[in-house]
Amino acid sequence: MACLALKLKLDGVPFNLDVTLCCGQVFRWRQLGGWWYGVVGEHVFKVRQVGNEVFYANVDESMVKRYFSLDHDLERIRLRTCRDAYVRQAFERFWGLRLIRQDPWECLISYVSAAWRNIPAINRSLQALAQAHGEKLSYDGQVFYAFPTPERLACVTEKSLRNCGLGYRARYIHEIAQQVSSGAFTLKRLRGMPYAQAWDELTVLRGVGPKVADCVLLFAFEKLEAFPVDVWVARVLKAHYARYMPEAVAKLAGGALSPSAYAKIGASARAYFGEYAGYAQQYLYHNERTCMQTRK
DNA sequence: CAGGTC
DNA sequence: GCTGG
Repeated sequence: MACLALKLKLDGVPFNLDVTLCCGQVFRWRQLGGWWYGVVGEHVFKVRQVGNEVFYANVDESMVKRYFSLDHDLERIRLRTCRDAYVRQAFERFWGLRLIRQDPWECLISYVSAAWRNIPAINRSLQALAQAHGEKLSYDGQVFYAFPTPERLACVTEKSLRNCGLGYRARYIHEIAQQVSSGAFTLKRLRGMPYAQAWDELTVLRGVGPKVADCVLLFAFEKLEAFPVDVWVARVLKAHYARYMPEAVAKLAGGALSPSAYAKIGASARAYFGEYAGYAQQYLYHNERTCMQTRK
């Protein structure tokens, strides 16, 4: 079915669609013929930006605004978060990057599958997973796949999950799907919880450690104080934040972080960057990945 | 060597 | 410990 594209005027609201979709927070978006195509829940839609206007089709405006968090006061976040020249420069470079409100289930499985792998490999196995077990959807003459539901993944064999390139993570994903589909674990419940409590709940799941929990809370549950620390963010902190949070950076000296060390780094980052620490994290993460590729 | 975890 | 880029 042909869908008419509608137009949303940003009217001064800062937004950069390309950076928002390319900064590594979300997977499975595809660029085709000048449009970005994405599947959110069971719904395919497309979107593109030309200057101060956002065009979209097969979706309503409120959904676009909600998904891309256009209601976040980015100017306020910038003022509140930019405590030093380094993070300020990252905000300037990628101004308009917004944290997306992802589907919690897909986000959870995405970041469980992301542990200790590079982004191309993550994209590949998430696509394979959707293609093998998700509902087939057609739009604009293209084929897309919804992300497989918990019920569906609970019925799939672990071996079938391994065939999607998930390696040993297949076991965690299978187990989590069973817990969620049976009702033993409820994702919706996390919505109303404060950050720390939701973090405690999530890390009960096998395959969900401190870092994965922070990603899910930041990208799907709008806990903007969550500060995921991965290898890239650890590099930024070591290189540029030793004088602002010395005790946290000292803990990054060795290899793997203990849960308590990870928690202290998060607490320091929240104390320093404030209630929107997650925004600082995403700007710094993307900045590090795009500008410092060759650094060890 | 990878958006860490058991 | 899997395993692809």
